[in-house]
Amino acid sequence: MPDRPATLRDVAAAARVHPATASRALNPETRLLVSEETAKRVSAAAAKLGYRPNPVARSLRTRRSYSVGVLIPDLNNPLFPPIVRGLEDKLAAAGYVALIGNTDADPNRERLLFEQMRARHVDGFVLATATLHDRMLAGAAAGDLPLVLMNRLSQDYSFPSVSVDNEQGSRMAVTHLAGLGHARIAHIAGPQEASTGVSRLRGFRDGMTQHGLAVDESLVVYATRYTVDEGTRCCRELLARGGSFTAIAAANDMLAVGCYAAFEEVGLECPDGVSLVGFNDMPFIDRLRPPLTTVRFPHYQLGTEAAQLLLERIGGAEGPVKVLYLAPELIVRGSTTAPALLPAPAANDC
Amino acid sequence: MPDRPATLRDVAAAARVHPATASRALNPETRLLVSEETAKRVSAAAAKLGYRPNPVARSLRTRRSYSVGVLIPDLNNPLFPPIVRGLEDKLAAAGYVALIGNTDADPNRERLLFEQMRARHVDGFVLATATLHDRMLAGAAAGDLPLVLMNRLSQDYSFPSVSVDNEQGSRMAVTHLAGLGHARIAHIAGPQEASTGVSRLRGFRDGMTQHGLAVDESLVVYATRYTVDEGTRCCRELLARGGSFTAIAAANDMLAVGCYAAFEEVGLECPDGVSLVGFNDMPFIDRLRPPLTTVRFPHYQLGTEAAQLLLERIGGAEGPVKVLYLAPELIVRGSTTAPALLPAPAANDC
DNA sequence: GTGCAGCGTGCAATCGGATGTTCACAGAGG
DNA sequence: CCTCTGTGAACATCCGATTGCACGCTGCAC
Repeated sequence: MPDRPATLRDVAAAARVHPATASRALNPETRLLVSEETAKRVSAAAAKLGYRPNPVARSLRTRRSYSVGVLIPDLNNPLFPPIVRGLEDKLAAAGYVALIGNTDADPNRERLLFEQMRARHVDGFVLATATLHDRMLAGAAAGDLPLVLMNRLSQDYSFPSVSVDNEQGSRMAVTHLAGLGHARIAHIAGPQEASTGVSRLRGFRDGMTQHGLAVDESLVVYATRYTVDEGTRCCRELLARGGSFTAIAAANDMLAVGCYAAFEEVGLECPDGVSLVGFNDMPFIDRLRPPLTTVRFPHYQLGTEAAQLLLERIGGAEGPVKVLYLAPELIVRGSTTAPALLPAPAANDC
Repeated sequence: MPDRPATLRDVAAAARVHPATASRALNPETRLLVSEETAKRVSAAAAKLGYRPNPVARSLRTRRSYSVGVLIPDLNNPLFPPIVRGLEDKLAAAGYVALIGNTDADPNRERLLFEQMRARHVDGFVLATATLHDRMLAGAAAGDLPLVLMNRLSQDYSFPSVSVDNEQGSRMAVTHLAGLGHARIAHIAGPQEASTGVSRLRGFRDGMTQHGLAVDESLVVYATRYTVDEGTRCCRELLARGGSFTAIAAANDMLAVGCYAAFEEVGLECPDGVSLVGFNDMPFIDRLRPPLTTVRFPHYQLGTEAAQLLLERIGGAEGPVKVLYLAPELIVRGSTTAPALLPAPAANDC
């Protein structure tokens, strides 16, 4: 109680037992090994002294740090804070803390952070940064460190994962646009190293086919990153190509925000001149000009589910690897409407 | 190299020295105690074995965890991610990691997180959650744990701190509005337990006086939290009070966003019907409808400066407590314009 | 009355690295 | 030739909690 925080020995001394006994009495798992009476005495002493076990000493002995590494591309992307909160809240409830690392989509940085966290003896990892053919995952797969993928999946390795059903979400976006009467729909695809980019593109193609619409390859542009600037660049390119389109399905909301900027540059009105659909329903996207129609999934829950999977793995669960898909939901807002009655004739194509 | 990661003993054995010697050879501070030749041999052995010191064991002995606790109200508030990144980047450069805790503005949660992080033996704290008369800080001030305040200051205790010059920023907002010709300016004040709420209100009053404008107390409403919903509630109240005003200065951007919602409810146009100024220039606020005029400060830098102060403190810097103010900057966007030529006569007041 | 099981507890080793103290040895000076 | 000094490495201990093992005691059975 004075300056030095109480240690287990202090508690043991106060309860007139051996430190080992005190340890067992205070640990729920071993409390059975100690008589009811001594256990109470020890607990009382611990409470009186305000004893807090030293997690560092415990970690040293048990080889468990009760911390996990979380790698995300960038905390500044509004999609991630709610996911991270889900993770942290769930982990905290189990006594774990999360170490957050921002990779900025740089594989070297990712590797570095991974190693640093490993050096800190984290008990597991949650990665939101996986690429389809991830060299880093190759190493991780060999190790016995629990690892869970979130949002993005890997193709080459099988890890427990949580993500939204991207194909389905993308199809829903197309269906919505087709239902409004759009036929010439452009797609700004995400990075094709990421599963989200590939799946959403596949869903896009799939949806078009389902509705008997042709995919004009000149109306598909590929973003190299999920950023506003890339969205602007891709949208500019679409506009420059001159192929007439009445709607854009963007692979995520950041890209869609970039489209708004490109529209503004050329005085194109949304949704009157062009409809736009995003993906993610990230925070504040409903307050843009106009509010963005997009595909929603439960961000917070993505985090909690990922944490859950990781905790199971850390807890020693063997069994088959779980891969969880969350259902997407289309949120219709002001950025989509029926195309103008007379779409400009596609001069280039005939 | 095999399955077990190499320990200091392994390195020592490989270099044919005692573990203690190996320890000194690898530690830059004690390397002088060892002969050049052995030091090299040990380093070589360490490199060959891929030796990584176990930070847990080191922490146990040195009582340094190389981790710091960071308490923020809510990571979902877009203001914080850039600040946190600044913190993390700076801390990482010094070998530290940040443990992030979200208090949700709940003093009990704050205290709990504080205690849990202390139990984990963090080397210091950065708090963005201080209240003016903070009971928790009282305890912390007594302890010898380095602690830095960020964004919000405390009145009763003197801690190293970094914040924006809130009064100045608030005055700048008023000056801008006054310059446009606004005379009846409302203020949505922030929580008065937080220094930001108080300082911005003071800056508001001050600015009004400077421009020879009277502060109508019926045009000042107090938000209990910095949330969109509170902004909407306060704005509704302003509108309901019937006092005519042509502009609102909100104590932060979240409150301002809430105002937009309230305007929409009653069909009030911004900026034509009413001008609006926020505070913080949080990410994406420039893409709202209309883009918000607001007071900017360098978020990322706030984080790095806070980290810097903390690192100095952890490093043992004594000296006087540093209190840093970052300069605010007014960012004029579409939410402010000159008032309508004939403001509605203030029927209620005459 | 001896034997054995079982429960509760104490003992000591351990996790991996840091550090105060001791010790061996080489070189210098008397 | 012997002592003294200083350097560099070894030894031992410590940080605080966990845990395999051993020991003592009680109680029941043979």
